Amino acid sequence: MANELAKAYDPREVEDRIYQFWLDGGYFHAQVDQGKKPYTIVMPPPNITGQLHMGHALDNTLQDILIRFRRMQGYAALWVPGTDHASIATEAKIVEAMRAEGLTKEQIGREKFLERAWEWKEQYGGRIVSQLRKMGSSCDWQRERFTMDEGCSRAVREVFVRLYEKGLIYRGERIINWCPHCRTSISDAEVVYSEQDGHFWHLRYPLCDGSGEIQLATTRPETLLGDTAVAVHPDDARYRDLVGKTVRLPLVGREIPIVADDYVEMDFGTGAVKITPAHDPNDFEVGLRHNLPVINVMTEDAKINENGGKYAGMDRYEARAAIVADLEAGGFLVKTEDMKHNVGACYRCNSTVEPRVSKQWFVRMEPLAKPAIEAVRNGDVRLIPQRFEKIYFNWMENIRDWCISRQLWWGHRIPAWYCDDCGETVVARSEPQSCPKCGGAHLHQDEDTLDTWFSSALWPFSTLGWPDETLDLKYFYPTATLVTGYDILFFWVARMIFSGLAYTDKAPFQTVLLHGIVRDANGLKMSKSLGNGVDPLVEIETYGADALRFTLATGNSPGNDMRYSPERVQASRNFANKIWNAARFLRMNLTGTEQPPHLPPQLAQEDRWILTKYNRLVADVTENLEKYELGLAVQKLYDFIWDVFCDWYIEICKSRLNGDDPAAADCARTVLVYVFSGTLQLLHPFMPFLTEEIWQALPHKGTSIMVSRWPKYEETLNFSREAQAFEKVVDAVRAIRNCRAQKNVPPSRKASLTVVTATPEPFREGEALFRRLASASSVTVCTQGTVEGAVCVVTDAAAFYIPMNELVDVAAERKRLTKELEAAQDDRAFVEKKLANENFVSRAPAAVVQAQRDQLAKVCDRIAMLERSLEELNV
RNA sequence: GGAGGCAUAGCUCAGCUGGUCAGAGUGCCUGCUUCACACGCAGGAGGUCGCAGGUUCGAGCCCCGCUGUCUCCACCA
Repeated sequence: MANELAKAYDPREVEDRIYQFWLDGGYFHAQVDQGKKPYTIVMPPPNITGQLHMGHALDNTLQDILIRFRRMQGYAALWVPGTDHASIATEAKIVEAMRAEGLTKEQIGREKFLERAWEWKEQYGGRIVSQLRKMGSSCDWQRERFTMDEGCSRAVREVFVRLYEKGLIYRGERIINWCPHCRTSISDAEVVYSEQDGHFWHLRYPLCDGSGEIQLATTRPETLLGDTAVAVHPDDARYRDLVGKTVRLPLVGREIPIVADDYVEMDFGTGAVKITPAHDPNDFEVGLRHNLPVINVMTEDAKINENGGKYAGMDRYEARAAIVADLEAGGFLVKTEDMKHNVGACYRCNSTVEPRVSKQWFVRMEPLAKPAIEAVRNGDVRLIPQRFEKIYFNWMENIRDWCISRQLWWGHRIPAWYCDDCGETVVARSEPQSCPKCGGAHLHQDEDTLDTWFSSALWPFSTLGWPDETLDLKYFYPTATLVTGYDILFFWVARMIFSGLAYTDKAPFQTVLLHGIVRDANGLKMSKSLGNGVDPLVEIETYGADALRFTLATGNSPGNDMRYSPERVQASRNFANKIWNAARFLRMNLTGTEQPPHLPPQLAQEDRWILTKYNRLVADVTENLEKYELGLAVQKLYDFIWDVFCDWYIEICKSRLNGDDPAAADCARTVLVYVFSGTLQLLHPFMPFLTEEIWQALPHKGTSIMVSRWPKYEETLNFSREAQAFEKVVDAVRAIRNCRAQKNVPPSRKASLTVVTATPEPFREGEALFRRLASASSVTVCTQGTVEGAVCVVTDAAAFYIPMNELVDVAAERKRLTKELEAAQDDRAFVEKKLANENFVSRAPAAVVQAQRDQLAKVCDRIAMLERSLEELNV
C-alpha cells in the first residue's frame, strides 16, 4: 500500500503497477507440470477490429475468476488468449478506409490488399489485448495466438484436407445467402430475420393454350424474371387440371410449366406459387425435384443482370417498382395487399440478403453433428445452464450443410487448386507443383477464403499445437471450461464441439459456462446505433477494474442477461473502499513485527466466533466456485466482509487492541490478520488488484496473493458451540441498540447494564463488548433478580435492564412489552401447532423436527422473561 | 408455427438438491463530528414471492393451466 494514508482507495494508483508486478513475476505463464493437474480455458478470441465492450468485460471477468481460483488451488491453470481475424468485419473496415482514399480493393489487387490488411492488424490488433489487461486478465500472454498465425493456418488446412478426403467437404452449385453489400456468401447462422412491412402482389399468369389464367401472389415481384415454373399442391382440386399445362410468363414471355409439389400450402395465398429456383431456397428445392432450369437474374450487388432483359442494370428495388408498374399496365396485377413478412439481413452490415445460386464449398454436417449431439447427451460436455442443451440439440438435429466459402480476401484461402489443363480439383496441404491427374503444370488456387468460424472452431486445439502431438496439447487438452455468451452457441460453441470430436476424438471442453448479455440500465441491448453502450474502460478509469469486475460478477446467474447501472458500480466501488479501510485499520494496529499468522492457543470467544464463520465461508465460496455459482460466491464474500468482519469483528476487537492487556491485543491482531488475509485470498479472483495491494502490505509468506495457496476448510476451526453462544451476545447488543434507538437515546449517553440470564458465561466474557457497542457504563451479569424502574430488553437468552428512569414511561413500556409478548405468543402457537401435527413429526427429517423443538424452547424462555418483566412493571 | 427465459420490497436483482428463505444493493425515514471508512455507523418502514389450481406433513422453490413480457429457432411464396 504505497499510499497508505489515503482515506479512500485509489485504483488508478494501484492497478497498472500491480499488473506489471504480475507480468514481471511471470505468474500468468502456465507450463506442463506433471505434479499438477491442468486447468485450461481458451479465451473466445475477440475480433482484431474490436474494442472492449461490456460483453467482453463480463466474459473475461468470469474467465479470470475461474482461472485465478484454480491457479490458487494448485492447478496448472492456463488461460490462452488471442484474437480472431474476423474476415468479413475486418475486410469491411479496410475497404471502408480505402474508400476514403478513393480506392477499391479490385483496383489494388489481392496482394496489395492483404498487405494493407496485415498492416491494419499490426496497428489495431493489439488494442483490444491491451484493454483486456486493464481488466486484470491473467492470461498467459506468452501463448497469445491469432487465428491467422502460422500454426492456426496450418490447422485450418489440415482440417480442410482431411474433411475433403473423407468426403465431408464438397463444392457445388447451391442456393446460398448472399450479401450484396459485403459481396460474399454467408452461412445460414449469419442471417438475421426481422419482420418488415411489405406488400403481397397478386398476379395473373395466362395459360399458353389460351384457356384462362392462374393467379398467384409474391412479395418479391422482381424475381419473376427468373421464374421457371408455377407450382400447385398435387391434392388441390382447383388446379388439378392445370398441372402439366404451361403459362406465359408476363413481361418476359417465357413459356413455363405448371407443376405439382406438396411444398405448396393450399390454404395460403391463392394456392399457387411462382417458382424461382435461382433466388429462393424452397424454390430451388422444387426446381431440383422437377428438373427446372435455374435462371440467375441478379448480379453480385443485387442488380438485375443480362437475363433480365429491359430491366438489366436496375437495382433490385428499382426493378421491383418498374416491374410492378409494367405488370399493372399489362393487366397482370390483380391486387396489392399490405403484408408484414420476415426479411433476412446480413448480421454484419444489415443489408437484406439475396438468396442466390452459386458455386460454393460446403461441409456435410450430418455425420459431424451426430457425435456432437451424443457428447452433450452423455455428459462429456456439460452446458451451464442446462436448458441450453435443448436449444443445442434442436439446432444440431436440424442442421443443414455449412457454407464455408466466402468471396473475401482476408482470411484463410481455400486450399484447393484447379488444373488449367484438365480441370481437376486438387485439395492439398501445400501448393501442388503439378496436376496429379494429367501432370499439367498450370494450376490456379481457388479465389475464396473460409468462413471465419471455420478457424475459430479449431481454437481449443489449434492454439495448443494441433495437428502436432505437442506436450502442451497432451497436457492441457481437452480444456476444462469454455466461458462465452449464449448468443454464439451456434456460431462457435457447437462448431467447436463437432470439430474437436472429429479431429481430436475428444470433446474440446468439459463444461460450457454460458452467460447472458449486458444490457443498459433500462434493459436495452447496448449498441453502437443506440449509443447506449457503457465503455468498460471509462468505468475502470472512474471506479476501478475491481469495482467493474465485482459488479459484473455480482447478482449474475448463468444464462441470464443483466442490467448495468451506474449505481451498481458505485456500490462495488464503495465495497472496495470498505475493504481498503479495513486494511488501513489493521495496518494502524499492527506492530510491524508480526509473522505470517499462526493462531494463538488462547482464543477469545469472539475469535472462535469469527473463525467459525470464516471457516464456513471458505467451504461455501470454494463449493460455489467449483459449481460455477460465481454470483453466490461473491455475495457471500460481500456479506461476510462487510456485515460480519467489519461491522462486528473489527468493532469488537477495538477493546482488546486499545486495552492494557498486551497478550489479548496480540491475540486480536493475529486473528484479525488470519481471517482478513484468508478472506482476501477468497476475494482475490473477483477483485485481484485491491487484494494484491493489501495482501502485500500485510504479514504474508510468498511473493503474490495470486500464487498463494487457496484457503482450506479446517475442522479444527469449527467452534460451533462457542460461536452459537457468542451469537447470543451479538443478539443482545442488537436488541439493546434497537431499544435505545427507539427511545432516541444517543450513544453518548451511557447507562449501567444488568444482564439476567441462565447462561451467564458468554455475557460475562462479553462485558467489554457491551461497553463499546451497547453504550453500557458498567455491566453486571447475574442469574436472577430484577432492576426496578429500568427499561427491560428481552432476547431469547437473557433479559437486560437499563436504568434510565427519566426516560422510562411506564405506560409506554407496558405497551411495548405487551406487544412483544403477543408476538412471541403467536410464534409459540405457530411452532406448537406444527409440532402437534403427527404427520410433521413422523415424516419430516429428525433434524427439522428438532430445530422446531429448539425454537419452541427459545420462544418459551422469551415469553417467561417478558411476563416477568411485565409483572415487575406492575409492582 | 415451434422452443425457452423472466414475473420476489419504490427500483435493479439473489434465493443452490422443497423445511429460520422472505433476502441484498439502491432509494426512502430517524438518529450519529463512535479514535478504518460519510464511498461511513446505528436503527427503521416496505413484499398474500404474477393469477388460479395440484402434489406434499410442509412450496418463491416441484407439476398443470392462464396472463404479461423478452428471446431463440423455423420462414407460407
